[in-house]
Amino acid sequence: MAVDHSEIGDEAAFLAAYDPSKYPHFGVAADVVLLTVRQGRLSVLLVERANHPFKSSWALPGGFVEPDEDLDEAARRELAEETGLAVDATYLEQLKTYGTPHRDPRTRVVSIVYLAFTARVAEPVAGDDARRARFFAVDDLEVPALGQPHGTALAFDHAQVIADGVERARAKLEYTTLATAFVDTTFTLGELRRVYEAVWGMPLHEANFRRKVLGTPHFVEPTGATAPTDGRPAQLYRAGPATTLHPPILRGSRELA
Amino acid sequence: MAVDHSEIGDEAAFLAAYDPSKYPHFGVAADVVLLTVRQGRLSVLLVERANHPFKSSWALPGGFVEPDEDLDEAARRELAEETGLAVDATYLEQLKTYGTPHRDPRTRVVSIVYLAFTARVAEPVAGDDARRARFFAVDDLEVPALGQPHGTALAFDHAQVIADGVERARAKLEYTTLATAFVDTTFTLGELRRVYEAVWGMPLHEANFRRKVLGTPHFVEPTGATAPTDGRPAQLYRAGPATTLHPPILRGSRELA
DNA sequence: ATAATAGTGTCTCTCAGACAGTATGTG
DNA sequence: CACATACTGTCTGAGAGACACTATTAT
Repeated sequence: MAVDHSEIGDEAAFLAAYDPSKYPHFGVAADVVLLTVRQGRLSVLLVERANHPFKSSWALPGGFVEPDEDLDEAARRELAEETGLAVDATYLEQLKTYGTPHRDPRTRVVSIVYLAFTARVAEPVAGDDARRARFFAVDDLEVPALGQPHGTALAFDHAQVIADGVERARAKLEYTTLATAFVDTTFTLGELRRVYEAVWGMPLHEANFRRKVLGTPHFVEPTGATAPTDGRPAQLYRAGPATTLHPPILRGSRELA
Repeated sequence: MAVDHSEIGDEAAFLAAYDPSKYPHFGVAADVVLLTVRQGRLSVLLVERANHPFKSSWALPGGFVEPDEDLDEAARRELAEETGLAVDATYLEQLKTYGTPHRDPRTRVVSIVYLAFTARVAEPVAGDDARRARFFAVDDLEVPALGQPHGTALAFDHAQVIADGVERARAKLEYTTLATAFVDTTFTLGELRRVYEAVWGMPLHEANFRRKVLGTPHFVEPTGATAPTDGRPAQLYRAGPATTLHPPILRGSRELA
């Protein structure tokens, strides 16, 4: 590195004299959109807020990042604290950051939102800031207010955040193998297909789906075992090492016509 | 909304008494990865930092967000202040947020990075915190240090940020019409094809590219005018209203074999 | 003329969509 | 048996890759 050494000394002096209060500082939160498929419906995990602001409203699990904590660590910690669910065996990626002024009535808050997929069917347990915690089918949330107990009007801008997360999930299933994150470690092709159908909200042609999945190298690997169904027993598979799909599986084009 | 009115009163009282200093507050910055194609090479706009930290290193344009400023506004403002380039006629989207502890030696800083595409060939003008501002071909940056004056070792984690932005741009060209953001308001199919070739770093089959672009409804619209080239003059097109490509244009699959 | 780029036509192969039919479990 | 789901085979049409060819400018 061709950096002048006198400037390194300058920098050390600069840092020693640095006063952080010269620049504005904001609250920084990490929130999680945890998606799963239950009873054939794409669902999101929400908590009922026990405290102000938006007390008694449903909201995404999340909270302030600690001073020496990485952003994704904060997301995992808040999820565990408020809902008892661990994100370890689960896919987690950054979704988007929301920081419009006044989106939080307390103070300026910038929220880094993570998107997670899980197969877990264990019931969440409310903890910490949460009065209750449970899954909602995303279809039941798109409509702003449904008149459920305490309303399902969501806190902050979380309705938009969930919509963004769902759209990201739908797109991701097209060109990645992440559908396997929604099912158990072993699964049948029928189960995998029902994940696509729940996330995309449309039926898929069964024979073509099978041909596409099995024709993609290392998407799934047979285990040799079978699982009972309501009809003929099905082969069990596990997720393979492939992560991307080339070419992608395309849902019916929702082009502008 | 079925919210109890007594709780609204509670919330007002809560907010009046709220003390922001109870929670940790971080510095929040907005940075910009501005990509363009010059001389057939995908290039990124960098500034040489005039001040500590990382004084004299090259870095992405950006800086701290103001207390009442939206995040994307801050990105546009910092870009204009440091390089004189306006992002108005340019595509801008959020790329990712980087907030690992100690990525900034001053204090905890969370940086929301935006990705921008532009056709402009106007030379940037250094201003504000920047000693110089110019474009670098991204290929020249992948190698950590090149031994240029003051080195091209990039400030902060910006080498990784640029790599993420380039990968996002490459993916976006596959399934969106955003290649048109890299060319002028009117352009030839040869110019558009050279954008793909520069971003993807591979030659494209000319006849098939033409068939694909013209066969996608509303990707481009003919203007009727022509432009001179080194050979036969070419039809001029403008960008159409389509935003997504179904099916996508796929670059050669870079599968795991 | 040659060089250079724009633009057209067409063959082939892959693959998605559709559908028919077979296999194997349960009540 | 009917019923449900898993699984196989095959036809067809759309579209990508490859290549040959023509068109129109500059020098």
